[in-house]
Amino acid sequence: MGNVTIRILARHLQLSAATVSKALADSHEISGPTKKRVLEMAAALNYTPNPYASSLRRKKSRTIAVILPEVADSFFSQAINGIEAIAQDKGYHVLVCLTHERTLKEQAILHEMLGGRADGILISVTSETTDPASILELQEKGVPVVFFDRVCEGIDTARIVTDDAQSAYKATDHLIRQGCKQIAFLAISEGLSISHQRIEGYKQALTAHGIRFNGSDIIPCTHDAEENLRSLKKIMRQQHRPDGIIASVEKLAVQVYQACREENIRIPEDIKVIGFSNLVTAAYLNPALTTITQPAFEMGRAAASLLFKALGNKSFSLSQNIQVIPSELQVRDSTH
Amino acid sequence: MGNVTIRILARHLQLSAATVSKALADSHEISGPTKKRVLEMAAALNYTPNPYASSLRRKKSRTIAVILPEVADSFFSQAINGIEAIAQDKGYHVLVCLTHERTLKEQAILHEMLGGRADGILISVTSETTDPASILELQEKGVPVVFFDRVCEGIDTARIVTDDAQSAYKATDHLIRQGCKQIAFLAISEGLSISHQRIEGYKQALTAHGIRFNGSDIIPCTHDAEENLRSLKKIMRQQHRPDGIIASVEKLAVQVYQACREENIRIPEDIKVIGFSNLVTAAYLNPALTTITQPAFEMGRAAASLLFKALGNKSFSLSQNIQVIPSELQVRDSTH
DNA sequence: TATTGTTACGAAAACGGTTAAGTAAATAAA
DNA sequence: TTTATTTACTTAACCGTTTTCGTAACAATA
Repeated sequence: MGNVTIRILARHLQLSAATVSKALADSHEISGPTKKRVLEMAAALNYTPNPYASSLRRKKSRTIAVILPEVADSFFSQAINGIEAIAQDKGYHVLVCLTHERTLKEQAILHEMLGGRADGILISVTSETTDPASILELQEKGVPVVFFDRVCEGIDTARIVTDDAQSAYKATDHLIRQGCKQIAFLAISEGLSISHQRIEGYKQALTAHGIRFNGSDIIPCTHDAEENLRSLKKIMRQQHRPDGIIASVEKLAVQVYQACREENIRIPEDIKVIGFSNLVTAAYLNPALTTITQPAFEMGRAAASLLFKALGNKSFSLSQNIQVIPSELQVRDSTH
Repeated sequence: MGNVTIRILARHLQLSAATVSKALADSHEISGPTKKRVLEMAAALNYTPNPYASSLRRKKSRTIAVILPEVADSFFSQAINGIEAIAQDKGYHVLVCLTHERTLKEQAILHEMLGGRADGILISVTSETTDPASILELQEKGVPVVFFDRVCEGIDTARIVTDDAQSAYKATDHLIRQGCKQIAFLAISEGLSISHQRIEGYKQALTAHGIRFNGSDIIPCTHDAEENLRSLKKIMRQQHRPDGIIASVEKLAVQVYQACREENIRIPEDIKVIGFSNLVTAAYLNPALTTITQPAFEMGRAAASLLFKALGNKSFSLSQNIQVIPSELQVRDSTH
């Protein structure tokens, strides 16, 4: 297993380790012929640098961490793809850390990052997150942090978000124009900025159409599918069942379909449904689901790009850098 | 930024760095009271160990790498969730490396891994991969490698797969029993073991029912959705259009729906469709898609578990360790 | 000729945590 | 009492790469 190190390479070449290191880094201090010799020998001995030795010495890891609640969701999957594409292009690695929607886990991960494991952080916070302390701490250490999608208030750094309020407005407006009188809004954690924004947009659209906002139309949902299904079915059986539903996250839309099927409620005749979703199958659902489609891949790319700007240029400030990438309303059969 | 290192901690405690290191590792060489003092001071100074220094010295990174073609796919997303769950439990980090289905990229990533970036590798190879050399090289260096789903022949190591041949057999058998006479099989890269297995199962089912296998019923597909759509539509317009279709990977199923819609072909009346898929929305598609559902999360978990067994026990051999987790045929409307 | 610059390389000290080997002091065994 | 053992530490040498500071050798300039 005797790994070939830079010193062994150097010995083979009758050079010093320093020279080899510089040659591999294409330093101007090293002559052309020597560089060539080094490269050739490195290839011949199949030399692979130890990334940890390098990270230790240079105090950079060429790694970014992506911290997010879950990955079994079209939005985050697509976002990871966007992030990884950029990172790979820059020669960086991507550490994926899942919080499973638990703020404690999130804090533990963030604390670990203080050790310098990653040069920068992309984060979409859990729905429980309210305390910005761990993130602030990282910032103070000089680790750039970029939020994407789910941001945490109280921290002044870059954010890549979509136009949550307007999207919810558009969704609500669309339902009203399609004749809905009572629109339920399926919400997740109200502490979350995106949740708050979306609810705001929903309220504004109601107001704009002269419909009085009814607090009980905001349906708080959880991460437990069974539980959500139960409450949805209960709502479907109600006397005054809503005639429109906005699912503020993807999986809630699927749960609505399930609840409607089990309660024999027809979409869109009995109830119109619109979902925030990136499902590639939205158009082929029964009925085809009207969606607010988020630019997941682009958001991932944008977040990573911004992070790399900060990494490449220490004087580049992420502060106040808010990028809003608009979502798109795609009208389909579920709101006809 | 003056990071707090173990030596600074030691100075504050009037101890040596070695003592502190051992105390933090809960070594028996250190007395109870001293351990307590160390822990307290570490917390007070907010000490976070530098993972790279540790990795360099100990020659282990507490990191595993997951190398896969793409992540925007239900199967891989769910698998990552399974893998991450186990890794987190073991105190390991997960590096996600995407090959974008390019074997060259895959080789570059694998070569990098020789440097010791990860203690173990989970890999699902690209559809182009045929050369096992890079993987063998890693094995020779003592890096345990576990295949999941897409394996590469010529390497003797653990594999977590699903019962591809039987699943394809079941799918084909099901279509035949539903009355299909001409069943097209949408295949990706025939070099891939799963592809090969699935085709074998398909052929066997045909034979079992006394149907002659027709080579032109194997439709080679690519990673280019547009291109696939074009060939699918062409097939749909054919004189002797197939009356059954097996989509051997998830996204092909969606493309079939699209092609059928655009060519006004009814599922299941004109053509019955079955797909290898983990779509949570399969049951809500129009029509509900009959699927071979792969145990993605479980496969991820199993692969990671096996890898950690190898990491925890140097004498544990991954060789010959093949675990087959069965897929499930879920009959829905698309094959009625 | 003396001085300054340039080129191409080497020696050695980092980076921060771990660990083998060593050592005083206290305790146990002979 | 002497010797062996245990306890609780410390010293110093790693791990492999990078980087600062030298320094010969040679060229260019004054």
